[in-house]
Amino acid sequence: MLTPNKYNAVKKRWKMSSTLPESQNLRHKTQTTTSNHKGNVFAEPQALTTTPRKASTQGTVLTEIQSNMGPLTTPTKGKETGAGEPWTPTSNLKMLISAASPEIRNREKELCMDPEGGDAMDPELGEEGEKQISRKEKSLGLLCHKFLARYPDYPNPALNNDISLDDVASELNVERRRIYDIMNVLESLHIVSRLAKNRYTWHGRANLPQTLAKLRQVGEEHRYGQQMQQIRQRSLEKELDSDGEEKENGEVEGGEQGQKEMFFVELPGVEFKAASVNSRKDKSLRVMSQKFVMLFLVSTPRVVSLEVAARILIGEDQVADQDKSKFKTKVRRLYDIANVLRSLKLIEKVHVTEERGRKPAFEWTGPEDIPNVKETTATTATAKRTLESRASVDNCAKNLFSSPGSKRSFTRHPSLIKLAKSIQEDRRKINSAPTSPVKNDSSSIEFFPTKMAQLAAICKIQLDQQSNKVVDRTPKPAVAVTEAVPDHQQKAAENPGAPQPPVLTPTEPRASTVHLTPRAQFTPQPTGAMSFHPAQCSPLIPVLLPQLQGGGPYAIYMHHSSFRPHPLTRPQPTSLAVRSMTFEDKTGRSPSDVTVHGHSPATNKLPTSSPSALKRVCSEIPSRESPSKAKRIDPSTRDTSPKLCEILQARLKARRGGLLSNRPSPRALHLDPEFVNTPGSSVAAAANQTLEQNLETLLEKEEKVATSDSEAGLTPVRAVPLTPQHLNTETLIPTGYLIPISQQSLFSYKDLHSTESSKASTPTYNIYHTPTAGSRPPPIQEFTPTSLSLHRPPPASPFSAPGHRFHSPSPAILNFTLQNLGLIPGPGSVPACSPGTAQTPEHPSSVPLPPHLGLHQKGSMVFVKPMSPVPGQHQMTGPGGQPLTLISLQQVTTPKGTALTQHSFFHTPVSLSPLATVVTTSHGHTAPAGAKTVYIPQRKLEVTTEDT
DNA sequence: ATCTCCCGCCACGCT
DNA sequence: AGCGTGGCGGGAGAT
Repeated sequence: MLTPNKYNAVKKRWKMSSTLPESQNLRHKTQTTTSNHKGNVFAEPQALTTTPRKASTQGTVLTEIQSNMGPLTTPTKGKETGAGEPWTPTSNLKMLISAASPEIRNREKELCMDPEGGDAMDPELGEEGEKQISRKEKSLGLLCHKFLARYPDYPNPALNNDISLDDVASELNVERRRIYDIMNVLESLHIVSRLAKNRYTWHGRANLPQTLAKLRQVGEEHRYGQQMQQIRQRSLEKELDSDGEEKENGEVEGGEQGQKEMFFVELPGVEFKAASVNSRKDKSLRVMSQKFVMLFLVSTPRVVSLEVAARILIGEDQVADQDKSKFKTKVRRLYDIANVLRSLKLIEKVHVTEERGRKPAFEWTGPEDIPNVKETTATTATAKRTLESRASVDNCAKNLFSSPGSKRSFTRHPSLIKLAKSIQEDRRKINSAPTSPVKNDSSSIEFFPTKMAQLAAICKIQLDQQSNKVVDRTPKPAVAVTEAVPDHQQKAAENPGAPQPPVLTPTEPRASTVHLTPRAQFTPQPTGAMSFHPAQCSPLIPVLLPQLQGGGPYAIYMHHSSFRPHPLTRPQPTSLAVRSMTFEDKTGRSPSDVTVHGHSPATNKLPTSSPSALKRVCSEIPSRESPSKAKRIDPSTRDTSPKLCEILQARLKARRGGLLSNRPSPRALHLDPEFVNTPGSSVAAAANQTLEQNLETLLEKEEKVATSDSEAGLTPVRAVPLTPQHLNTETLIPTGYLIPISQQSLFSYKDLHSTESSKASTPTYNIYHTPTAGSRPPPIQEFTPTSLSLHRPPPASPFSAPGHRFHSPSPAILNFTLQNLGLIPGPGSVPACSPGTAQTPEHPSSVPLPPHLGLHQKGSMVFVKPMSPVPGQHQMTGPGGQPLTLISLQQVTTPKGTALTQHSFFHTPVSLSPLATVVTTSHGHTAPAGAKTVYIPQRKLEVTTEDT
């Protein structure tokens, strides 16, 4: 029994202490409660530096933990721990063990330290059986607590936030395997990101708001809410009737269900790393975790039962109820995830009592006021899929609308394919790379394999040629879109956003608006906001975002994650980028929920109290103000946080050596066919032809410009239009990546879309080139934060002033501008390129921001979203333009005060505790919400918090 | 009996 | 061959 393990010594050690059954028990028992005393012995090098570990001072930690834990449910043993007691019997055991080796000793000490602090919850356990305790002590949740205790919620970027798996494992005395579980979940929330083998970077909760917003958006896109209801309904029916009808399944139309599986939502700052997900695809824990969180964010009563979650995650719809084994496995995993989430205080265990009986469920206790995606940052959430994972693709295709034809024939330019492959390779390398050098800011810039560069260059050329053609085409798609519209509406229902279709009539042209909100600066001013209508820009619009931390701007690809046949969704050109954005308003509403979130309609409404709300407001405002034109912002003007500038400069210097190598990331190259489908696209569809035409014109112009730019030295990025036909199906490309791109790069994109064809299906693929191979180091200049503010056309143009068109139609331009702008966020108008200038005084950033703010600020992000028909109203609807909104947030440095901020952050979120009760009540309501498709007769659910 | 979920085997992909 | 990862499910503790 013991362990034949392969594992390394560590494990063994571990096992020694923990695993061995018998011995363990004893030990554990002793430990059980405790172990804490010493605590601090080991400080991680990393963690230590930055933050005072919580662990070290248990007090803080404990408090936090307790608070956390308490609610959480997990019964941790905690009291004792709380006590932080020094030695427990277990400790003795450990001692003995440790005696054997010093290392062990150390580990033990460490273990003791942290863990306990938090837990302390259950007196009972602790006392009782050690064994029990032991088991509990070993729980993932506790382990996660310990882990979390070591790092500040809001790490100081300046410090080293690297996490070494080995170190952690040894310090916490756990097997690596367990650490992986935790890291995967944390990574899914972007609390950490993988740098390289054995190395992760700690981001803390800084990205959380963005991540949650993104997840919510994606969840809405996938209509998880509906799915949940369906499942519930179904189950009820079955129970009651015995018949489960499955019709519901079908309802979803899109068959979205299946699709979801593989994507992983990334955040701007974190993307790569995340991307690193290597081999295992994104199948698992990471994705599962995200989906799980999405369910909470989307469901009205923020309660999700394990059963429902498991079903959705399995995608069972397709197959009615799959094996039980599968279900069981899923449930196991969910528990693993839930334990980590509990440690994060994001969820709490509760029980839902239905007619049948009581079922385990979890309630969301995280922040309630999740900023809209847009605002938050646009994180472009991107779901990325690995190209490889065809399976996912297949699923998508299946699920996707029936999009008939196109199954996956994904036509891509050969060169693109190559690129994709190469990219993948790169990723792998990155991932696997034993030591990934890159880290923090600088990391954003990656070295790009020369190969990639070459390919890229080739592709560009080819694409460019094509692109020209494409441009012309663009209009068509738009048309198609319009046509589609009607249908969309129906489908729209499906979409989360859809519900409000009436509001936005697809027919209306929406103005796309770009909002830039420089978080850092806070300037409420609209300065940041920019809107432009990209007419039919290629579906994919790469957006460049400057990030502070990341240093580089990111290009965001929207993945259309789902293929949901959204009525709306059409393959519009712009759609891609947009997609994520689209929902924002919609997002608010969960499918069923009309009731749920106020947002949807109200979304725009200002969030009252929550800081997030403020953010939103700010972002919104700007957007409104600067309508379309803003986009044209001077390239020169950019604001970036000073830091960014600096970073950039540094990078530039560094890079200048090799242009090619510089390529921000291989990923930039990715093309996702999927994007096409994105719901956003549907929105895009709405855009009027006229606009399109205009846009086209603009685009052409822009292209020229772009070229010039490129000539200038910048490599323009282009979007290559793919053949439309295939679009639908192909989901090959991992969507949703954010790619850091050198700012300089421009995009010229083109659309090819044929388009007219089917609405949703219309497949236009756009491919973007990443900035060609040699992305250059962006000139620092651009970044200067300050400059932008002025430039922005404060345009008064209200969002959608119908009349206005965007001057800068072409996506390329947008990108370009975005880059600049995004960076720009700073109110300061100084365009100064010089980095130095960049650091504008303006940024209040220095000022301690409220924690939440800090979060937002973090990265400047740009979202491009097509407005969903509904919500978008205010925002955009330009006459013809598609509604796009870009939001850029700058990152300011994350607020340093980690500790404080932390608290605030979580606290801010509405106190959920009461939620449970609320939930129950609300619960009933929610059900109905799903109006359209499903109504689920819901039974009331009672939620009981479990606490022990 | 059911809920939880720890443990670690073992596969996968990279070095 | 070895290593880092992490999917997966047996089986046992907790309820």
